Amino acid sequence: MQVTDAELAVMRIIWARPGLSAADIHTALEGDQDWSRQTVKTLLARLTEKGALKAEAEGRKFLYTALLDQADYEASATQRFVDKVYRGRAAPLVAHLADSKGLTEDDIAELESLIERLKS
Amino acid sequence: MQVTDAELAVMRIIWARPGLSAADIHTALEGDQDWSRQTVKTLLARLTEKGALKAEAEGRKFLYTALLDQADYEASATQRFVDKVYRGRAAPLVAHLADSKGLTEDDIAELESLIERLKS
DNA sequence: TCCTATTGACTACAACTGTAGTCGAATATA
DNA sequence: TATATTCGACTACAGTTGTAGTCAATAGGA
Repeated sequence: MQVTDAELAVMRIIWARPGLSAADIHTALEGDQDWSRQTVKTLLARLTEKGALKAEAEGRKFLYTALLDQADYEASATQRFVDKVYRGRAAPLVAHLADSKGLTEDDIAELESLIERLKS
Repeated sequence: MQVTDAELAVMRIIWARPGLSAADIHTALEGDQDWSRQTVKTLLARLTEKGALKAEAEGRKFLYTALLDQADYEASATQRFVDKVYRGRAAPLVAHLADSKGLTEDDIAELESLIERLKS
């Protein structure tokens, strides 16, 4: 499933804390994304319509929960990205990450153990 | 610099072989992207306008060369992607790649030596 | 009970994208 | 030379995306 950048920001809030109302989500996004309430509502409607979210009525409002699994989404988004930019080759991607200093000490340690696992 | 998906397909042709004409690029894209000649021309015009390409007249046509550096583009696109999907954390990205079997033996070996370099 | 704030539903709208079509000029071909 | 082809310039147009506004119903407070 495809999710736009703005929609993704909303999904991340809901992945982190399922069952929030539109108002809660609007509040949770503040600072990061200073959208009007209406903008958040539009994004929620679009996500619900495309089946990424489920809206359950609670009194006069809705509580939102993800139907799209976070790990599944990340995996497929990553695959699409790697295919698009690197023709499917993952190594140059990691090389770029390394160059850009986007990796912390912890990341490097984590990668190292990941590599160990992969070798077996 | 931002480049759309369709534009990126064109850039990749030009990165691989600088100095092609619009017709050459159209031909090079065949099979992969079956666009009309006009579509390719539009993409070239948009890329030229945004400064990703340079068009040099040769007779009645133009030969296109990249101004946007491939490595620079890949690095920034990757950074944007990681920020957007993983909040800047690279390790989970690589974990996903690993799970999806997107990594070949060679990739893993390459990553290993990359990690070695990073540790120093 | 009357006003106010909040909610969801519906509508808006410009910029960006994908995907071309048209047209006049130049060139190649018959 | 008459015609078909090709080129670049300009135009088109629907779908997507970001970003909201309006409106009617409702709930909560004075």
